[in-house]
Amino acid sequence: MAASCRFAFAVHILAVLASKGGQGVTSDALAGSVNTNPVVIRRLLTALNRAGLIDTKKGAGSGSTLSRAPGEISLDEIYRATEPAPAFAAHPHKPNVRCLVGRNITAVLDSVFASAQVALEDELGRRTLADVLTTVTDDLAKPGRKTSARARKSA
Amino acid sequence: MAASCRFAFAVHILAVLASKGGQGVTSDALAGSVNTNPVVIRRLLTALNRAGLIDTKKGAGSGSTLSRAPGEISLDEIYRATEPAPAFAAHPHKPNVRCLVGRNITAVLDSVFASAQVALEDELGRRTLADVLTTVTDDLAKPGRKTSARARKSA
DNA sequence: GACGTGTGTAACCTTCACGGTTACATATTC
DNA sequence: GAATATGTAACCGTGAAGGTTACACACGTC
Repeated sequence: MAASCRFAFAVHILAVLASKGGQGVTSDALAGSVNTNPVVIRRLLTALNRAGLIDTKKGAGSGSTLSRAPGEISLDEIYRATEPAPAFAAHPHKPNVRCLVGRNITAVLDSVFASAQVALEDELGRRTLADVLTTVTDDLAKPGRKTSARARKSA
Repeated sequence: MAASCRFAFAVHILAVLASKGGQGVTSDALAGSVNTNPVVIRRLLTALNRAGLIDTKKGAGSGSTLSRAPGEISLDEIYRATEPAPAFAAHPHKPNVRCLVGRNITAVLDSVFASAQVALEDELGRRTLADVLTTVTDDLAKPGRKTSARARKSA
């Protein structure tokens, strides 16, 4: 099964917003951290905004902020906001209905896929953005860094 | 996240083999049930054979058979045999290492993805091919069918 | 051993989704 | 009004995947 990186980008974006407190961050700045094009970021920001996870303002000196505390944003919410399509794919065409298996396999697979999807999202729901941020900022405690001051500024 | 239908095809194929008992089924016949090209089936059969799930013979009047009882084949085995790539995708390029979040997000995401993948496969592992076959063959008990005899032949 | 049957696999095509990019209208702040 | 920043349409290039053709090889039968 292939995969998009929308979810990874979204978690990254939200982690940056969380690390900034209530300070607005522009799509340009976020694109700099994710290392991609600002439009890619804006597309994701729109989805996250529709899902009620962030607030976005237009105009000079504005940007996006989290609409809730990081501890109130679970990863399955981010997943659903950014990955509308299910993780599994059924048959591209209809199977042969003249075959017993072909006639009924689709319903069985739908059931299997649905439960697997639930399991996946449940596991994601066990972590919040605050957990992600904690792990990320643990870097500050790590020894042997040589760019911490600069990194803290450019982050 | 996009998805391939390799897993769906594989479950379908194995369900057909299971429904045939030990009788060999050719890739042509399987292609007829799945409604695709025999080569697509053969590619999957090769993967399933390598995973030790089926036995395949060449030559006239041969075909593939299950190498184990349907109750001994769990869906997560089929998943791993047919979907070598993980279900999640990380960043396509490296994030900006001068950003605190960018420097550490990859490791965090790897951890999240790994646990989600485990949850997904665990859920799949709760069902076997025998469960799938049972649900499929329940069709025979359903009322209002008009093609059961023919279907049983052509299956 | 020759022949028919069926697998294994390479090669190629088409389609499609996705990230990336450009361009521009719109909204907000100063 | 100027500068800044979002929202979105439009397009491109790339890569993955299913589908298809073609053919070499293996097996069983005669």
